[in-house]
Amino acid sequence: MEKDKIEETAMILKLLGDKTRLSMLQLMQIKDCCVCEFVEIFQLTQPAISQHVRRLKEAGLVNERRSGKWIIYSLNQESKFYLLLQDVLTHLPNQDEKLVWLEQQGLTIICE
Amino acid sequence: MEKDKIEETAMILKLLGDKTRLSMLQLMQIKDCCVCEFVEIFQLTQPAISQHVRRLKEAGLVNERRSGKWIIYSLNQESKFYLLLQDVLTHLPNQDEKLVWLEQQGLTIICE
DNA sequence: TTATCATATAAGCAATTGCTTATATAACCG
DNA sequence: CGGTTATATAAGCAATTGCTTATATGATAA
Repeated sequence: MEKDKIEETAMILKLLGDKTRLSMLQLMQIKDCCVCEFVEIFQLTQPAISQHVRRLKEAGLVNERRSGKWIIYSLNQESKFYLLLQDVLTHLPNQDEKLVWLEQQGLTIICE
Repeated sequence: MEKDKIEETAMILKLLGDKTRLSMLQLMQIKDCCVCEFVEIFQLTQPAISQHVRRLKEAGLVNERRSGKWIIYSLNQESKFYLLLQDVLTHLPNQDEKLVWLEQQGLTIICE
């Protein structure tokens, strides 16, 4: 039903309506990330980050896979909201410097 | 600063992350609307609707103009988030039937 | 096995949200 | 003028949000 589609879309937009989650999604366009990387980039506590990624995962926007003791998060290209997400992200300024900074700090390596 | 742009965008997306406001914006793409029309369409109380349009207005997404005792709301095409808004709205199902229904009920006329 | 590291989960809390009811404002109409 | 109509604003409230600290889980490494 169309009404449901609108409600679902509103739910997704509400999820995107948080600066941390929005940035996370944009970063995952460039590179799959783990929680510890997000912790460094956003300077938030680990539980705060975990709670954000959980919400993205529950909405089906991201996938998780385990790699040793790390859990790597990535955009779920099969999500029915993937196109919406991509469209929204084109309206954000580039954030590559965050990943460059992470690498310069030698923190990217934490998760490899 | 880029950080601000991301925060601003997140704020706008949070505003769009409500089914009522999201639908309102889509309807205003087709036709400028007044509060009493939204009240009929969404079956919400007048204060509830007024509070939603106020938030859209405060964010600069909509303009208001008075026409007699009615206040007509319309999309603000000068908003710096107008393009984002348009992009988002392309992902919604068509809602023209709501306006058709309004007309059939003779309720469009309330505000003319 | 035990210690450690990465992450998840739980509980608590202040701030925000989306509504409600009640009241105020402002334009129109007889 | 006084009454009605359209809308705004205020105050209150339950639900949700985004964090916090504390603790649990699960894989790795010694």
